Amino acid sequence: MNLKELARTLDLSPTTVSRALGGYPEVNAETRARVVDAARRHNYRPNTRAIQLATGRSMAVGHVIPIAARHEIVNPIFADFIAGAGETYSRAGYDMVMSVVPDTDEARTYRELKSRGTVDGVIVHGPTANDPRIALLTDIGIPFVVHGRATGAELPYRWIDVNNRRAFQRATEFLIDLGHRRIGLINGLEFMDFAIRRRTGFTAALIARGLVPDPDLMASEEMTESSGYRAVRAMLDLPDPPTALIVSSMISGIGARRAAQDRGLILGRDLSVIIHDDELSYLKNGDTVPIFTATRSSVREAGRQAAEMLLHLIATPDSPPEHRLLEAELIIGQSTGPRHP
Amino acid sequence: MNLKELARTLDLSPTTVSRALGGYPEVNAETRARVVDAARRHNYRPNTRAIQLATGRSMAVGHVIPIAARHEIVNPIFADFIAGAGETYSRAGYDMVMSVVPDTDEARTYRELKSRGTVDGVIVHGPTANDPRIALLTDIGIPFVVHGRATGAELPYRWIDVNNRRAFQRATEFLIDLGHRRIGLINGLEFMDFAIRRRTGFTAALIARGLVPDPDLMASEEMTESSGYRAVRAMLDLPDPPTALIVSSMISGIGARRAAQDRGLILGRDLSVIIHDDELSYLKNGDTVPIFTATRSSVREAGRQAAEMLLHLIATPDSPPEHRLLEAELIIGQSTGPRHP
DNA sequence: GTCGAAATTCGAAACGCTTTGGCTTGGTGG
DNA sequence: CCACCAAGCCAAAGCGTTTCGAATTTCGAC
Repeated sequence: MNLKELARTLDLSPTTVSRALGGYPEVNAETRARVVDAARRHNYRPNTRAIQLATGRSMAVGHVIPIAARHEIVNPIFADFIAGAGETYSRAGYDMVMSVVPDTDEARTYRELKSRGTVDGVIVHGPTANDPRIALLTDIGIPFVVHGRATGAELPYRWIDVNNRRAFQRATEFLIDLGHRRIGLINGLEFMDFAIRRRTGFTAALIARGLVPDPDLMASEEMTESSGYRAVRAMLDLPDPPTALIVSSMISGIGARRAAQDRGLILGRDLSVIIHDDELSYLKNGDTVPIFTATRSSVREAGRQAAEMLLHLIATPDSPPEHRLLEAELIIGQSTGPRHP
Repeated sequence: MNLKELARTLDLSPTTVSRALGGYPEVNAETRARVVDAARRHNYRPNTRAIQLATGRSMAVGHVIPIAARHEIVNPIFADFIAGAGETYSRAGYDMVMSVVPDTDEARTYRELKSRGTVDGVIVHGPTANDPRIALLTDIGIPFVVHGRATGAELPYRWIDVNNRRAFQRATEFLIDLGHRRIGLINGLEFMDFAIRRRTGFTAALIARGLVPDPDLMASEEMTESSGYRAVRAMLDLPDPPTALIVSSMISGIGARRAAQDRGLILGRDLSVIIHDDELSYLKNGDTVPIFTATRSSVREAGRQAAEMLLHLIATPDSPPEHRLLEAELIIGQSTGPRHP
């Protein structure tokens, strides 16, 4: 059932039917009622492609997922972010189109997205320091919102981010207040912007309290269970091992726990651990009482908000660049405690 | 730059240009070379929407992600499956469109996908027993491939699945061979088809070896860390606790490990654990030596193959229903060992 | 040379919608 | 009674492709 057919059954012109459905004023109230009713009865849905062709807008948003050629890792926060963003899109009648591409092809993908008119805007995932995509997308002219920030970016851009620096600074202070002096950082890969900020917060807190950051106590790796395990094991093997750790993700935290266990250490007593908790739906940090003490911020909520920002940007393209900085909570779980004598 | 413009600069008709680019035979080789060259130089990409309108095919595939109203869980295997499928789509020039919808709205979503012409086919995720979507999609007439199977479905349909029954049967036999007699099953929710099959394999193995399945040793819950933890704790508290466990996912397995640790049990010595490992990129079961003994099958590969099957189905709609059953490997890690005396 | 088939190329319709500009109709004010 | 206006409706022109059917050119054969 298409517009023309529907119009014919109503004995109206396609024009009028289109207007009635589109909510335009110049159509008789009674006529509109008839049209709306018929549309519902016949289960009429305008063909998206046709609308897109006619209006030039595609009513779709793109998410480009770069797959690094070297380490083929899909970002674990991805599913939840998408779930959040998807809710917003559905409500607004937008489609979400996903492109999984080798990171070497990313530029070409964005260009195609634009020249083929596939999407009206994109969300940029996992920004690095000086992320080239910001200049690229600005150049191409696709509206975009970044999930995270890109230290060093010259151009203005829209972003939503967690205050990673502050979160890690607070976490570090919290451990210092508990008496810890040897604190390790198990960070993500430090070309990622969020990891840079976390380290900054971490060292800032140490220095502010008169402690000296020790390179041996700072690891920077992929956030997997195994690398968390390895990094922590290595630190525990040091002559002067840490008594507390800040770990960049729930998953590495689990690896850290395994390493501690291997050494017969009990979390919260022999070794304090704070993780960052993205509130992933399938990897909750405990349900009633948190397993780990954590800096917490919902990535799903970030997805929701990022999508809102993008839709708003698409609707009013020359609104001033908007930023949102979400604060993480520090929640106290069972994995931290005062320094063991 | 669109077709018409390109045609004008070449002093050809849009028809000829279209044909030249489309690889149709009835165009002079030299002309074609000119056209192709110009297209590349001007960076011409045909507008997807227009193609779709003209041809009726949308060159897009849909993935509908139901968000259960009750437990808002995004399937953790989702990201990796998508990554696999996405690779296939990219290569074939297909877009992937994702809809995140409350599971109560799923039917409406599929209907819209069809009536608006958004996609040429869909992948069905997470089938349950007697999954209503199979009848629905058959009725609507959208080509689809199911990731998993739906016990009890009347109609023929395409699917790709892991041999869950066999995998769990083998895992159980393996434990029995190690001398275990009290074996627990920490399963996923048993309205999910895969969970049903796993349980079947589990009990079949017990019975075949003359053991009696004990309801107290069979848990069925969401596959989260916390529920794995709770379930295992409960089992360990039994008067006659299990000496071995089969756990439906890496994540619940981690919860199981925590429960064991709480009781001072060492995996592989005091308690044997086998998990099912989907080879999630961000949650690898160890890198060199596996952490857990596991039944292993790559969900990413499943994604790749599911996408292939769907594209094939779209291309030749009345090919006979195809099925693929992937066998899981049993890999031996450090979490299993002979029954402790 | 001429003819006809084969090789190329083109015009125009179609896909399903939006939107511009115009056409009716009925009512209002002078 | 007429000019004018607003309200309501419609015809037709796009949007950027594909594709059918026809037109043109080329070329070998007669």
